[in-house]
Amino acid sequence: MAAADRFEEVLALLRAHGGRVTAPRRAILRALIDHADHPTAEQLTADVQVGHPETHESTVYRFLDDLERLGVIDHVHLGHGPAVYHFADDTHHHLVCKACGLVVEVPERALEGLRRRLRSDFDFEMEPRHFAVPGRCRACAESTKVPS
Amino acid sequence: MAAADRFEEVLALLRAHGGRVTAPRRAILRALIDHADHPTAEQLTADVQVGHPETHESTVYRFLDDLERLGVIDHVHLGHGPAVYHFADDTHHHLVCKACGLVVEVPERALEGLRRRLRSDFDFEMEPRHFAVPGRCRACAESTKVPS
DNA sequence: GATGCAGCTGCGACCAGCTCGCAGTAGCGG
DNA sequence: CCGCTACTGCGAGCTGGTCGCAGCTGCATC
Repeated sequence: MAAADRFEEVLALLRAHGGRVTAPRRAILRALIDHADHPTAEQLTADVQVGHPETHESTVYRFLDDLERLGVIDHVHLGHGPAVYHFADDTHHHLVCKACGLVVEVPERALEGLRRRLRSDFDFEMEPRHFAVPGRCRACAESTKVPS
Repeated sequence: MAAADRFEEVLALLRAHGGRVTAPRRAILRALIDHADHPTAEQLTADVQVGHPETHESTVYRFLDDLERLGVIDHVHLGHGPAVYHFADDTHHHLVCKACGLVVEVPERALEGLRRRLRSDFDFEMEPRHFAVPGRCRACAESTKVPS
């Protein structure tokens, strides 16, 4: 989706739900769209504050919550630090190396088999979002044999 | 493994690594073993304080860290709240319902296919521990159609 | 069974990552 | 261009966990 389209689309959705389009919200949404990778709330706040220094972190958190409730974005916990945010239709998954922090993106279909199994055997609808798989990348797995 | 065996075994391992066996540590380990389900640090502290009211939460956290470094236990984040602890050889996985909080335990082999795939296609060694899969149990999935 | 010295402990202060209540500001439907 | 109400900046507060310190104690040694 083109960035400009997404920008207008989200604002329209926001208005359709009785929300208001304000300067801070435009800036936060812009920052979200401009971020290629997975930004934290703190990074987004910093980005927004470049142009709008008075923007408060709580405003960012509140708007991110709103967007999440609207189904526009999701947050993911990649490890022990802050959550990262990404658009909800960005359905890939994340493998996070516990040793070096490397994040590998995995397309959704890699988990199709697991999804089917959990549904049929455990009556459980796995949600593709909000999901990070910890482990070790090859380099780290080889350098730290059976850590513990 | 019999509870008494595990108790002595862990204490022996602790001593073998230069650690000391103290009254608080015995009590915390006992609480861990006695807990059938997945206790949080707070629950363990409360349990220990029944018999040893002076035990401080930081003592519990520090000992849990030590046990984790020794490979005896692991902690898992089941959701947004506190972490839960369990013995490292307890290799099942957890499905957590985002709506009602239900935790379903899944044997390790259910994820074998995924593990192989991540290893072969992504050079990534998934770690069976520290792993919770969010989603919805059948009841909640039916009552909340396409939430977002 | 006394001694010494790590390693452990209670304690309180501190930290990160959020969340909330408040009073003032400002979209936007009319 | 009015007024209702959503949103905002601000600072305090909350949860879950960490840290530095000074004193205590397990336990190896004698």
